[in-house]
Amino acid sequence: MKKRTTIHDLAKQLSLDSSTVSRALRGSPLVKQKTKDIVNDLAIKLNYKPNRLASNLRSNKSNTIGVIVPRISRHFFSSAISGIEEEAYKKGYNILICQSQDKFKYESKNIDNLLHNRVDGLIISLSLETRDLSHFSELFESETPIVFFDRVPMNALEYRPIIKIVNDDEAISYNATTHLINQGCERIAYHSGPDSISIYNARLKGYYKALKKASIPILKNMIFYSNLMLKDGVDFARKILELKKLPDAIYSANDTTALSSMQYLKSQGIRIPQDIKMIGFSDEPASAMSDPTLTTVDQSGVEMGKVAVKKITDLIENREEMQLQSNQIITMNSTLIIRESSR
Amino acid sequence: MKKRTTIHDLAKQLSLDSSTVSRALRGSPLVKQKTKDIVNDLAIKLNYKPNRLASNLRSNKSNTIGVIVPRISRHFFSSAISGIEEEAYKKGYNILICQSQDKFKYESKNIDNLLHNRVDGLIISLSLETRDLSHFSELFESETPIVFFDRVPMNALEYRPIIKIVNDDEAISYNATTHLINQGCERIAYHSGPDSISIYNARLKGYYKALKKASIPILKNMIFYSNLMLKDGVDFARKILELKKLPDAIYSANDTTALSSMQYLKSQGIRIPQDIKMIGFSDEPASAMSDPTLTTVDQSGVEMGKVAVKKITDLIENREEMQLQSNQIITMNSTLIIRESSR
DNA sequence: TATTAAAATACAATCGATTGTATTTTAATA
DNA sequence: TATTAAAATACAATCGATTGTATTTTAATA
Repeated sequence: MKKRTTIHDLAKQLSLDSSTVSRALRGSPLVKQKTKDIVNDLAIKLNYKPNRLASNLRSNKSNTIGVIVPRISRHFFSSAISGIEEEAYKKGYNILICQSQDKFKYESKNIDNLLHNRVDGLIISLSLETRDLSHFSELFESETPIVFFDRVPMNALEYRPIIKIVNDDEAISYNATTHLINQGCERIAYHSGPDSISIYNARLKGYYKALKKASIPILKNMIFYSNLMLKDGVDFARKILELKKLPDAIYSANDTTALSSMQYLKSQGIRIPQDIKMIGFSDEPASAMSDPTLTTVDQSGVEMGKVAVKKITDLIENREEMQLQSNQIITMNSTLIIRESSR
Repeated sequence: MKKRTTIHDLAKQLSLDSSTVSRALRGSPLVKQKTKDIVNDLAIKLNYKPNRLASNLRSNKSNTIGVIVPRISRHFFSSAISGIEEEAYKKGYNILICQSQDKFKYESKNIDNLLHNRVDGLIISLSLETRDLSHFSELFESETPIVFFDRVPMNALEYRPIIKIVNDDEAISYNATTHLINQGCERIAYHSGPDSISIYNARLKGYYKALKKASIPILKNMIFYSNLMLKDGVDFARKILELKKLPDAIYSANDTTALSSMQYLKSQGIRIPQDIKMIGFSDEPASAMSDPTLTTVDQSGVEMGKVAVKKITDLIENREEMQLQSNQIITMNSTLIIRESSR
């Protein structure tokens, strides 16, 4: 590896001290303009690039934001990461991305690893298995700012201020269900994720509320729980077909299962939306490509990612003032995208 | 921020020198077992975590691999990143992920940024706009190992050894086309990406070869070029419908356009696969959900990502020997997934 | 021209770990 | 017990940048 130009090389060539060069490069008012000019000129000439490792060590700032998501390749998360990357790049931060694979164990390890790397802040969406925050204790102690998004802790954390960025899950879920009711549906089956997870809990609540508002009785045998994987959609559809009386609509808490349910139902001769109307959640690319195209909720992961970075950098850069604030919950607006499957 | 335990804290408490503590923690044979034990015990007790910034600075290794992809949220790339993350985590490396947004300008900036951060190696898939490697010159000079994957430079780089990981694009493209021919197709339209990009170039070649092999004349008006965005699929389908004689098959160089073409064709009353058979490329999740389901090529981005990390860490850790080797091209096997759209 | 304040620069310590080498301790041998 | 080699530990420098403070230079004023 070729030796890179350092601040000392510049200093020597210009018969200056490295401290003056350092200040000159960062535009400090303590340095004369003329000196700044000659330093900058030489820096460009010798292609000087500050060594981040060194400056980070000295300033005790890693200039890095840790990001933990369940799975990078899931569309919502890769969109969020995309937004995070864009915004972090703009603000001059690097991001360190880890995936928990929806396992509590990996999530713990990831947190540990990010602590090791002295990240300035953490943006995280919790794993399916996460029910408490015991594995955050060290992170809390180190006072690293944390922003939770999408899958956030269900309870407020009294002992330290925290930022949560969530979707308006309950409200949009209410809208989605109401949309089905407006289409004349009365028997609306619901496929939920684990209700220990904030988002699924909220979506379920919205569903309940809409039924209640419309005075439609809530039938417990129309509500199913799973981890919302592809095959769960098929299982769910099978169970639906075993019901004495078929539902006239199915609402699933994600698109993956909505689509796999749809596919199975179609294979069994059920017509969508004529026999059963369907709604999913998240607006996966596949949902615009299915036949019929799937009504769903656009969550805008990109935007959520950007907001998460804005918040975490606020926390990092104005630590004092921000820390004084109490828990903060930011709610993003999502949109119901009405497509063929519910018309 | 609470002060973290350092190697000096341990040293002081044990009346040892920091150098001995450092060696003890890393299991150096220069330190007595008993000393190692008491050091490790205290390290656990005080929850010591080595400061990576400091050790990286000293050892002049960032322990970080830079990753540049066109877009994080594209399924193939998020899968690749997922594989990269998994393997890098196993090997104790961090990854710094950037997206070029398929722009040459951003790709340059990303390279610059990663250089700043002194990454130990770079894994990259080139942007659509990248036609030469002029923006790599500094990286080459710094002798940072590089692994290209998927979209790789078209020409061998004589002046330095480089690893490329590619799909068997040409071969699988040949197979895909032959599959259509075997299904009785003779007029196979092809929707290509820019042929300045390695993968599209190779896929086109495979298509040509298969036609030649079957003595089917190559009709230039059946071949279209675009950037393969969603709307390009619609444009392509429109042009297809304007042809005096319709093709009996369409082969698209990615799934996104294959699916949007399919959707448009269906909306115009064309039956798939009865009137026109279709094949895409990449096995996006949507392709298993469309109606008909789309025949496509499974590229296994996850596996490619893992291999990329294995290769880059080989380069980083055995720099000398590896540098002696000449250019290396690793070809991954992909699979043709035959679904309804081509039967 | 001498004095003084302000501006510019240099000095020195530091961030936390690592590493070559010097020194001390321990164990082995005469 | 004295000598010597080996083992264990301490010392000191270093990675490259940053920052508080001391020193020098420059400019302003008497």
